Amino acid sequence: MTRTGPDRRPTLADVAARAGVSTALVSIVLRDAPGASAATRERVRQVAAEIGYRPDSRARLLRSSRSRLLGVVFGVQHAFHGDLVSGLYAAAERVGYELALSAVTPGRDERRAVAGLLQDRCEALVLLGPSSPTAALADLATRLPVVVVARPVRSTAVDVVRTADDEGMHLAVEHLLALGHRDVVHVDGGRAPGAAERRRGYREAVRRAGLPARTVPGGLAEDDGAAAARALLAGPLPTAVTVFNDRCALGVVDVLRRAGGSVPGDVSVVGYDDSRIARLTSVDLTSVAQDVEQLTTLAVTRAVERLDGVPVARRDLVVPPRLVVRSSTAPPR
Amino acid sequence: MTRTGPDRRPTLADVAARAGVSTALVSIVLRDAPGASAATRERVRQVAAEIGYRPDSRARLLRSSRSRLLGVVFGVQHAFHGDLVSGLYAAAERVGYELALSAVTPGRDERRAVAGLLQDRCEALVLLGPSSPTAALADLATRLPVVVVARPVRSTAVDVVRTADDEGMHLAVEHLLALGHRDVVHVDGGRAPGAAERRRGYREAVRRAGLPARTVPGGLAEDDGAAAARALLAGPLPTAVTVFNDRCALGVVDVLRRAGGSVPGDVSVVGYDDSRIARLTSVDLTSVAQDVEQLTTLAVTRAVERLDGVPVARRDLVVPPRLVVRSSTAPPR
DNA sequence: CTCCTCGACTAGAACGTTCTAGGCCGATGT
DNA sequence: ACATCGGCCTAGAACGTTCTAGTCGAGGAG
Repeated sequence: MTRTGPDRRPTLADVAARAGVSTALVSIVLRDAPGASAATRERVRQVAAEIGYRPDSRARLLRSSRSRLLGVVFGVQHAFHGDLVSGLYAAAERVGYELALSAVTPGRDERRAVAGLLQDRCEALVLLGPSSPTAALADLATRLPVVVVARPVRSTAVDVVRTADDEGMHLAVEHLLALGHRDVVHVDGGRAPGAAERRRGYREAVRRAGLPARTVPGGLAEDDGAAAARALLAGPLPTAVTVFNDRCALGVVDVLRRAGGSVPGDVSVVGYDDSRIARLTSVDLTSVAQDVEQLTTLAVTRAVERLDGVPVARRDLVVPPRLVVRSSTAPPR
Repeated sequence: MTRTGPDRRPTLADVAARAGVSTALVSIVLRDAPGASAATRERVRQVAAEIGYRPDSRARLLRSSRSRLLGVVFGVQHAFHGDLVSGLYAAAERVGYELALSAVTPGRDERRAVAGLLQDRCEALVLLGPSSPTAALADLATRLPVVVVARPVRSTAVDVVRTADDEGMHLAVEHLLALGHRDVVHVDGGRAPGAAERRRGYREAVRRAGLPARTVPGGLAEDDGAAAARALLAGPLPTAVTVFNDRCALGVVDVLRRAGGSVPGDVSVVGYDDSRIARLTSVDLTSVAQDVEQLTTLAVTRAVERLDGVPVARRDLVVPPRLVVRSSTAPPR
């Protein structure tokens, strides 16, 4: 028995009945598939709009083997993930895919986030800065294509799209060296995704210049930076600092200034991510920008290539970063 | 013809065949529904685990009229929305619902975000600080239950869960008055959701004390606050400022300090939202905290009540805020 | 011994789509 | 005149679940 309440959501059958055609034909029209006359198309569209028909994506996906759905796992805390999600939406739309979002929160770990997406019949997964161990990622990749963004993975089981973080730090350090700095310290990101790569880049660039490398433990939030700055203030101050990311850098700048120091007068500071905060005129942080547009486009493209069975050579796609110079860096005095 | 590739996702039928029972029985067991013997339950579960069966939520939802899915629209930019999403996940889980997220980004407006969720067969919608006009919200509410969070809506068509923002500003202003301030200015949030309410609360509290109200245009990001601070610096400085939110307040503090002013020495500053940034020790912003736990619990509860047809009296649920005093406020000197 | 009841189980329809396999009809080629 | 074709359309079977309406057999009451 068909329920027939006035609140029932209209279906293909409703449109078909009202337009005097078969459901199959309605389906054809609404999918823009070939096989219907212009006149019929017009009429069916008219009727569909009239009764406010909306396709039921569940039913659609159930029937067609392809779901054209990409699962995305992101951290609700990270501002940068927000930028990536924006880019992913755009990139997915360009190739005719939809996105299913699943957030990692303090009370919902990565496993749960992934499990949710798997039930939703996503065809592939895009993980933003995942913290799962490599083995878990590899295992997941046996089920469906997995693209990891913004974290290097030492495994050929998954695809990776990331910024050349080492190169980013090279740019930062070289910029400081060119300004005349000889004492550059790195505030690192601890175990955060990408931290190791940035630390390495810093060390390479500094050693290449024949200078000693010095690292202070930091983290990804403002207070990590604040703590690092206090540690720096305890000893002889360097003339310049490179920091794991912008939020952490903000903490560094803040503590230095409150301690009476001037940025960039006494200490130059370089951040990472070129976030909105960095662009804020009153902080105006020199920062390494990641190419969000390119990262997200590559991530989606790669996922789709896998789904289409296109043979791909490199699993590790690396995007060059760009240094954005603002006023938190200056020659030492 | 049944596809039988080794990569095919196992279905109920596969489990059933392997366990030598019908699909209906497998369904019963896996749903923990009554109607199966203990022995059979054991065996079916065993087999399901063996072949790695995962229920296909699409098919499940298609069949059962209830989807137990709540749609959530959030702004990928707003840190506070992240906190709300975390709370919503927890609250939804407690009552046995799932969440479908849809983000509003610079390239994807609220209409699109909502449209996406409607296709996914969500039973109800939770909108975080929506910017759609009231009429559009009311229209949407004719299709399914809609709960608006963190924005007052002058319409009885939708349910609203929000913080008593006027009361929040009362707390802020009263705190400043108690410290001895007599010249308090408000940096507002322009057209942002909740801004009008906060502005009103500020005016009420100040006038109640017999003082003149003065408002400076602000916004929701750091640079809006920076601009507002520069405007303030152009005239005679107040001894205290209440600001629309923490990010904006940060911009205010930053510009004031860079202009040689002291916070709270010359100017006391109160923010709103008690975000992580406010808690950062080196900024240490006095701020009005919204009760995220309660907001999200109420939002989910209300949505579920609507779905269950429970008659509800008030459509407007208001949660009291809490003032968190830190070191950005002090007596005037 | 028959009738009932009850628990365990199953067949098959439904959910709203898409897809495959055709049917019908007028035009075209021979 | 007859096969053939191509454009438009439809019937009906999927897809993987849940739900309804049973069937079957064992055990208890009469």
